[in-house]
Amino acid sequence: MKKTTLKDIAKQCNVSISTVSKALNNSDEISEETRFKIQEYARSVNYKPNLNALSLKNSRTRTIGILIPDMLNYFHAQVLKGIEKTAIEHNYKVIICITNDSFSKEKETLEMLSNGSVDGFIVSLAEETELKQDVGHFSKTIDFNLPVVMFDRVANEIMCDKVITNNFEAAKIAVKQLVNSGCKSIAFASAISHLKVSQDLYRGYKEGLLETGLIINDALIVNTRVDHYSGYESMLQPLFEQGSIDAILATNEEVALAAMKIALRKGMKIPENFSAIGFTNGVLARHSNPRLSTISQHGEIMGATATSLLINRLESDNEQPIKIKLIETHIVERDTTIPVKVSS
Amino acid sequence: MKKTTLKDIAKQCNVSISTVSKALNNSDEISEETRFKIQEYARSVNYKPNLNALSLKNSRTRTIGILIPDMLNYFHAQVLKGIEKTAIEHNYKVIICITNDSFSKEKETLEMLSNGSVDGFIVSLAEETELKQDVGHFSKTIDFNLPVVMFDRVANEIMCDKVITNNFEAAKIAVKQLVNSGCKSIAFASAISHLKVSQDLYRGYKEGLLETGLIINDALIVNTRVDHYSGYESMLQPLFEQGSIDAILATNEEVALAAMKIALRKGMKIPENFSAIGFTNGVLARHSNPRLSTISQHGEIMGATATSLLINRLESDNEQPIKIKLIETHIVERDTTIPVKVSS
DNA sequence: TTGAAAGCGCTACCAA
DNA sequence: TTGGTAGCGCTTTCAA
Repeated sequence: MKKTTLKDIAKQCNVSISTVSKALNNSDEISEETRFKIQEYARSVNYKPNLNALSLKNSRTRTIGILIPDMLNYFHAQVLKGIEKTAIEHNYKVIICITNDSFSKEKETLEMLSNGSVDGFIVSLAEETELKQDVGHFSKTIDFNLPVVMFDRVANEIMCDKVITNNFEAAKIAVKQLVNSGCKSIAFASAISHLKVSQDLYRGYKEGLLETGLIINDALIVNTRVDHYSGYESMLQPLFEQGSIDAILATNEEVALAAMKIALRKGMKIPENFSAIGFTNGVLARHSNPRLSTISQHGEIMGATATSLLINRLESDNEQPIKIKLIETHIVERDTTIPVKVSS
Repeated sequence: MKKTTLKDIAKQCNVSISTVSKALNNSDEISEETRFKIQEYARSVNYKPNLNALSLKNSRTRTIGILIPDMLNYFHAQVLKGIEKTAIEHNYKVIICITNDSFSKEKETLEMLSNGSVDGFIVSLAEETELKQDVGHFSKTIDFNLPVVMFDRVANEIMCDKVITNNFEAAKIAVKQLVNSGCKSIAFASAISHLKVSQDLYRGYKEGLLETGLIINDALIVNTRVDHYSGYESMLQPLFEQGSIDAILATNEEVALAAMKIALRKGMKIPENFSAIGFTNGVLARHSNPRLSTISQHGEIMGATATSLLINRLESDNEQPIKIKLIETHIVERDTTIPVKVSS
């Protein structure tokens, strides 16, 4: 079976193609009568306009290109959900490309999609791009009138809308929370020391300690790069051998869980004598035993916000100023932190 | 800045548009000299053909539409990864739509994308569609020459390529494994009794018991529908109150973890006096404490296979027979099962 | 109120 | 070897 086109309808209704086009677009150039007749027939054959023809004609596709480093990561999945939902609500489709943290894949995909496939992009930088600091491909894209919105892993030097979280602040708050609940020897553990998220959290951690009057103890810090979770426990081991640890702030859930495992093995009670907070609120936290307290990054909201920014820009004719949206993080207290009594 | 078109190049090079088109397509109709000159110039301005124009001309988009119930689910994320990877390898893009298990969203999306946006679909049925058994929209899509490949949640009545796992068999093997490792009172727990996966696993569980000579004890079966994980523990409680449980087969990781939590609380040792196997190998299993043994469904392979089937069909001119691919599951033994000694 | 024609960017057929 | 033209499906301007 072949898809119905305007031509087919025109022939059937004994009118011209342009009449059909106008009738279906409810133009008042066309008489009520013919309009009705044509619309009726179109419905009966379930006519749907060919979106490619429309895109070519209008030079807009109502499609958003998404470049995301990885898809197995729960945070990204949440962002994607937020993007997809908001896009559909505004009658946009999404083309998703996974960069696998590769610079060249990011660049090639961006170029590929820049040729009529999408109206704009939502991007979180590939790890390699972040390290390389090479983001010229994005400037070029923007020059070609394809707006870009970046979220989470953003490039400061690119002038575009951004959606970020204040990770520095989040870590600081987490540390203070731990201090308020009585912790004195708070460790910091990162297996992704090369990434900006981790660096921001680390700075926040230190600042949090300073502001609460605790000292920064290098023996309580593991700030390194370990690429597979199977290495987390041995990475963390030293923290537990110097005697004084009573809490940990980890840059991801997996590291936090590994720390809890060691603590439990050593006979520590959670949260009575060992507290843990993990960065980003994913699936693991909810189902771990005990359930991990986390800093939530609100992925879905980030995705929705990024999409709104982009669509806004696409649909406004006048030049828009650059917008940076900060999405507040918040701490989800579960079973690995001692609730702080509200002091009056 | 405006994208370069063939017209622009033609003007610059003082040749006709069709000459440019042919030159860039390496047609030997064009002399080596002009061909080189044109190609050189095209490269210098970084010419990329407009994909919309190509799609309209060729009536093929090199785009695959993906309809997936949910994206926060690790299994689906894995499938998606497999799809995206294989698609890109064959120079296809993917448009992803999340149906949220809604029949109407599935139907509408399918119709929306059927108009020139994609060349074919890869689908896992929405829960609502599976329950309603209303899959007419897929027959219509196929009638319009848009091939469909279904995976995991498939509709038997639709004649299309499919990628499935033998869940019945998987459950049977899991039960036998538990029996071989010494378990005698194996429970079955499902919170998604309304879904076909769950029903297949349940049948496999019972068959496994029968084949190993154990009896089916209703007190060891919880087969119900609980929509939020917070209700899992109370759902499972009865299993632990009738005294004889020593293992569980759960239809998802979350239920398995909830069961482990109860068992640990009751002072049982895992796996010494309580074993657990969860269906589908996700993130939770790897990071739980102890690490959960699972039945792995190989999501990435399923995605890759589905994509190959689709692309194969798209790129072959002659009628292809319907193909059904069965992806073998296998048991990933971690710390919640007792390794079975190989008996000779 | 209706329709013819041009054009979005590209390819392919046919003529020169 | 090169170029003109038609056409993919649609919208829009202008003429009838």
